[in-house]
Amino acid sequence: MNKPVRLMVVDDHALFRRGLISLLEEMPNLQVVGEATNGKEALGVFEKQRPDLILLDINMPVMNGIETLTAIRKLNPDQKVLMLTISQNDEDLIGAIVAGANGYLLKNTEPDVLHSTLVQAMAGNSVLSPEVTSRVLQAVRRSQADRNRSILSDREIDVLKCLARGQTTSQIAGVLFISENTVKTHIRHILEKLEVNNRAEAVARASQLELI
Amino acid sequence: MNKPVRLMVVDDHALFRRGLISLLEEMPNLQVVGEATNGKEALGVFEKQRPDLILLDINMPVMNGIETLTAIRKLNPDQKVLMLTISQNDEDLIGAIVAGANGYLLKNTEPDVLHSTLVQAMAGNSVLSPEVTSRVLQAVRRSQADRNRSILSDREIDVLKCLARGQTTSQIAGVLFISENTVKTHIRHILEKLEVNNRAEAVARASQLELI
DNA sequence: GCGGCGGGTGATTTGAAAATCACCCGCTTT
DNA sequence: AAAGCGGGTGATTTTCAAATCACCCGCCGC
Repeated sequence: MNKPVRLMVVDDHALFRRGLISLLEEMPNLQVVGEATNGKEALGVFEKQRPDLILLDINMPVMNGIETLTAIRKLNPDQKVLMLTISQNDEDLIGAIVAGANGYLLKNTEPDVLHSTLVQAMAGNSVLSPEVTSRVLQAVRRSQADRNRSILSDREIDVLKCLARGQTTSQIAGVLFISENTVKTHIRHILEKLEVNNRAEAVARASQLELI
Repeated sequence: MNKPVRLMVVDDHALFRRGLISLLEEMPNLQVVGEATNGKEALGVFEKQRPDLILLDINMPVMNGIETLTAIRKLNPDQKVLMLTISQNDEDLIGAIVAGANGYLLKNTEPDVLHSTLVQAMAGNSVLSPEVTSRVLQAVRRSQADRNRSILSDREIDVLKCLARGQTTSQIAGVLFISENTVKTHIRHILEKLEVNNRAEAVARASQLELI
């Protein structure tokens, strides 16, 4: 028979923390072995109890959850930590992920869902509340868009837009007030950077990358 | 009483597809209204049936899942599409996310979990298989690390590492074979880029960003 | 008062990417 | 045969960030 999962709960709101602990202790295979009201206190309790899994709020006085996570990571890089917060802002979310959180749960999580989520986390998976998953995917999209946008220079984008309108080298030169040879050089660089072989492919590729 | 969710399943493997459909039709509040073996065929079925939710494989002949998703997005930007695949490689995962997938599920998903996941998706949330969540978080970390790494030049990092060792401007100049004034200029730029006011803050910030 | 230190302003040089242009060739159409 | 077009090679200039350095000032300790 497996030993129960040893949990630690860190939250500055006493009613929430105590209520959560009460719920957790009613759940099968879970045992709350420690609690703390802020990050500083959490580090002490952590050193003493060495729990299997930590539920960690973000907005706390003295030392916030992300700073606490960073400190815990230094003490034990493999420690499982799930953020449990009301915050859905990107700075907190990305900050927690980058700091190495194994999960990010919102406080609107239903108790039975929390239980299965803890089981998932103990099984080695990262876990997110549904709304958080959506935000993370948005962040991935933005990041990729930024990266794509830096492939071509502004001038190259200008030329590409003209190509997309079906304009010839000569017409593009007229539109942009540069010589045909300059347009051709820009096109050459565009083909190189997008790793394509001709103008049509370049336009398709740029469209795919949402550059035009 | 709510109408059942109208699903469409796209997968080139007949046994998997038919088996999945059989499972789905036994689940409450779900109705499979269409199926296809590749992306091209899927577009035709999609136009005809206009399902509420599409389960879409990635590796398919004729037109892969990501290309199909992109085409479907053009037809209906709000269409809910979940990838259902065995692929865990980052290119497929990021490609699907960027193309606008509402979720990315692996074929090792248990049927009951699949059902609740479909309910989540219909409720407006993005959904990921547990293993995929971990990969996405890793991708976010890498992306952020890349972004951080580009803040400072190599030389500035050299100077910062010396600062972290507690070296003075004069000592750093000796170590790097440059003049004190050059060191000071690098430090000025470091303070500007990290948006801090002095060396100690710079070292703390850089450590936080994992630049040193 | 001087030396050592950090913080500040300003300047010059360097290197690489961006932006520019000339010229050549093959293919297609007129 | 000539014109128009796309694709190719090569060159020069411009721009900007990186890297370099000089000089000044205030504070602190000796």
